[in-house]
Amino acid sequence: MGRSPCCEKAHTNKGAWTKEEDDRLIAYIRAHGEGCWRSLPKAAGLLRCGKSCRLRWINYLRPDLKRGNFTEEEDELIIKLHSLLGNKWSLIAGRLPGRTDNEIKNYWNTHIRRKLLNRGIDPATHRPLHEPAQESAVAATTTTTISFSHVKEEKDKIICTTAAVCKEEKNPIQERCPDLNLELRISLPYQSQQPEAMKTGARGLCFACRLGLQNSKDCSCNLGSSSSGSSNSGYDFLATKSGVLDYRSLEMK
DNA sequence: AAAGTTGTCAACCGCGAATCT
DNA sequence: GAGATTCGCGGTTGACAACTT
Repeated sequence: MGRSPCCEKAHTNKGAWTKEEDDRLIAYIRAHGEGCWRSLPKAAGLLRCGKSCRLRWINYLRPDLKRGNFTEEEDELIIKLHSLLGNKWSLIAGRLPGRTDNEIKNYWNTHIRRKLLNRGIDPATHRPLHEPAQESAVAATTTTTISFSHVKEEKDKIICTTAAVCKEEKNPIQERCPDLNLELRISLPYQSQQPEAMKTGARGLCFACRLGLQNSKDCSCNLGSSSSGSSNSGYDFLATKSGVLDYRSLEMK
């Protein structure tokens, strides 16, 4: 059977995009919108494969992209998100408006990895370097870290360990990121009937709130303390306090 | 100034998931 | 339900720039 190639390689350009190609792609997407990447190149008069067009648009041409250096705040957020999600760059990018998965992945590999190493932290595990392996192994088996890179294997674990999750006394991620509330509860799927705070929608919230940092010093709106309805510190990171862990909703596309 | 080394990042590749027929 | 097609993701590569010797 085999997989058909994504495009006819003999008649496609490769390598860096020219200004003209960019202009063609932008003009086409402005006129027709995104989607159907396979047929787009032909329709737009581009000698590129659909994947290449998609990548170019998403990573460089999209009008909502934020160019320029990452801020210290973004750095720390990426580190925290990576400790939670692993190399799920698209999910991480979903929490950083204007940033792309490719950009964050590159930035991680070139800057943040080194930064963590300098701090004596293993960028892969987010644990101190030279920590005894045994300790790490024990921690890995006794905690409830949900690694989305192994979603298939973890699905059962999530279900089987629900009770244990709630009784968990110490969450290692929380120890490493004490300002993150990682309380995990499994509940019925998302229902349209949401608490008042949810009804207000994320659009009205400040950037910090949209990241689940309602009570942080960076919060510029006053919803954090009054709307959570929860007595503890107010984070609803990953919407965990609303009782739902729907990681797919992290994608903001 | 030239050569070698290192860092950066845009782009490609292959795979799995989702969707279509 | 099976196979084909398309999309999206993460890992990797390679060209170029910046820096060092």
